[in-house]
Amino acid sequence: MIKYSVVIVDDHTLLSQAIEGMVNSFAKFKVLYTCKNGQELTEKFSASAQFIPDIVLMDINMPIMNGIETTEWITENHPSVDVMALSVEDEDTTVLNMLKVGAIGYLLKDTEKAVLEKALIEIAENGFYHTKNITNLLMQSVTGKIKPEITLKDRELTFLRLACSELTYKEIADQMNLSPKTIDGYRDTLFTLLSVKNRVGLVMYAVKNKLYTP
Amino acid sequence: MIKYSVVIVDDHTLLSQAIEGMVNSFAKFKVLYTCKNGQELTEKFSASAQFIPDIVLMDINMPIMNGIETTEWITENHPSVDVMALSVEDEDTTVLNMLKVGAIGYLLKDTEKAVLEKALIEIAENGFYHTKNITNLLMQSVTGKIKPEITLKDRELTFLRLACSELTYKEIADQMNLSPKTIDGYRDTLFTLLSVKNRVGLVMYAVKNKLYTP
DNA sequence: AAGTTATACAGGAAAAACACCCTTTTTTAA
DNA sequence: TTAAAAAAGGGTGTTTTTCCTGTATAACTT
Repeated sequence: MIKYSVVIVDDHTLLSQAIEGMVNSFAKFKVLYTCKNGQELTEKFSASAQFIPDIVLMDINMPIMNGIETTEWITENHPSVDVMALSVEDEDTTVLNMLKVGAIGYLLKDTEKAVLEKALIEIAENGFYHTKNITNLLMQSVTGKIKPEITLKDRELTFLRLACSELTYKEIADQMNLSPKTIDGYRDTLFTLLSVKNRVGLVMYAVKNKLYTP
Repeated sequence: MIKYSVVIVDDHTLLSQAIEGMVNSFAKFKVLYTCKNGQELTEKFSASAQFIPDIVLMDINMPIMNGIETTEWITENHPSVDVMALSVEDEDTTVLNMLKVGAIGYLLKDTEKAVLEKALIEIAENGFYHTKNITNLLMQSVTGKIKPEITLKDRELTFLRLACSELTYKEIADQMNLSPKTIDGYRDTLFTLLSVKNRVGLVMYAVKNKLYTP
């Protein structure tokens, strides 16, 4: 019997190891490896085709490269891989964002072991899984009140995150290997784009939209 | 061989089931049962002496009766039981509070499986009267993260919150009916007090410590 | 009563942040 | 391939922040 391969991405080692044990106990699944963040995953994927699994169990809140970015990368570069979101928080916008970038399912971390297995099986065999909560969420999103999403480009995002530190713009420029003047430009475009007036505004935007995790 | 009994208290079923599997795989330990919150645990403890384990692995953030309250209850009513805190968040005050109410150790959820086993063994074998070794040992994984709790005075707090807005210091001064120079002073004392270098540092401190809710 | 401490406030210099307008290079798309 | 758009970099001047070193005053302390 061929087992479906699963990769777990989660920065909490204990949790990911525990889930690993659990998944390995399922008859139809085996864990290929685990990663601590999205960046580790992309490196693995790029290294060799044998590191590409059938299913990815993805935590949303991670340092370096979070679940949403990583899922986006996977659906773009490896559309055959199914991503299932796994998170402690059941915040509406997070769930939706995750589904929007291509996750095919969403499991809260307070689900039963049996439910996890069922979900994995459905994903492997039917191609998607969702809990009832999500259908409700999707209904709500159809009725409309989702805030217009502002998409930042890569560079702007890294800049925004560095702006949440105590670095000066000059130091940020050094970190990003760019001229301070370019950073000046990023700042100005973000000011108008996010309609904020100064650096504190940038920081608060990043925090509110979970683009930077304190 | 007599196994030490362990009870897991965590509202995330998946996590607690996963940890259960992990603990059961350790030679010297077995899981007695798991609980979803502190109230469930106190009911179990009160029902029968056979429900009282050697060690409790306790999550901190739970509904109904959280980890701190529950730990306090255990150390008061069943001092022979060792409580080990287990949490995703490594927030300074939380760690301290947990140890303050009698937790014997503190493990972050991003620790290795092997570390968990080692911690359990030490707790079980060094006994409940020699807690310092363990605490020190476990604290090392958290060292540097424990700061003496900083209490801000009223004015400083309101200033700090206003500093999280897009107001300039002059505008903040107006809001608080104080001279801009006084605000200057507040800022400087907070800089040294919180050991940050600039306004972004203030904002991040406020966010991290939930003094300002975005 | 004299000394200590905390608070509100000042002047001024230097650094950083902000604003605005402009050029060159690189990408993208028709 | 060429026109348009986007990204990177630049100049200059203003405002804000940051970092000093001080002073006046009230409120405790002993």
